[in-house]
Amino acid sequence: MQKTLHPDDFEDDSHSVALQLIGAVLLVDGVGGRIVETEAYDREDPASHSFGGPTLRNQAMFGPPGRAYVYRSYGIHWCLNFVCREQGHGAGVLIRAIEPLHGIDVMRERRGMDDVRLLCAGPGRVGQALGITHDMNGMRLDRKPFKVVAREHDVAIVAGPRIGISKAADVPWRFGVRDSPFLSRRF
DNA sequence: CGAACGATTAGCT
DNA sequence: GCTAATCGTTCGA
Repeated sequence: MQKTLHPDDFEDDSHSVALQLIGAVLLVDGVGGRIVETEAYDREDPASHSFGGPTLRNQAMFGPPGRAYVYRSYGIHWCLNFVCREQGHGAGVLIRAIEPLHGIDVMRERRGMDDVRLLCAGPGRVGQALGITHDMNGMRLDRKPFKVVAREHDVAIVAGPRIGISKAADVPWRFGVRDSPFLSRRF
C-alpha cells in the first residue's frame, strides 16, 4: 500500500523529516527513485540559508511546509529542498542523493553519462537528473510534477556531519542509507 | 555599486 | 588530492 506524502507530513522539525525521507521515493514527471541521502537545515542553524531571516532567495523556506525550495548552487547547479516545520520557520531538507529507479534513460540523457551510480549522487546531480528548474521553487510536493511516496520498508540509516559547509560543520545532520552505492560520499 | 562567497561538480595530476 | 568553472545572492561602502 503506497502512501503519498501530504504537506501535513512535513510539519515536523527538519531533522525528523530528513530521517523520514530516507527510503522514500521521489519522482519529478515520473523520473526519479529512492532517496538515499538527505541533510537537515534549520532557522537557528548558521549553515542554513534561512539563518538571518527571510530574503528574496530563501522565501520558500519561510512559506508553508511540503513545498519545494530550489536554489542555484555555485552559479551552476539547481538543488532541491523540501520545506518543513511550521510556516514561517525557515527549515528544510536538502535532497542529496537518489537511487535511480524510474526514467533512467531520461536521466542518462540529461546527465550525459551512463553510470547509474553517478546519475543522482550529489545535490547538483539530483537537480540535473530530475530536471529541477527554478520555476519549481515554492511548488507543492503532493502535486504535479512532484510525487513523494513514503518509505515502505525498514532501512538501516546512518548519520554524519553535513558536507560542503564551513559553519556548524560538526553536527551530524546528514542522513543516509547505510552502505548504499548511490550516496554522494560514504559515511 | 562593487566584491566576495558559496548546502558543487568534473576533470586533471 | 586540487582547482577552474560560473553567476546569483548578500553585504559593506
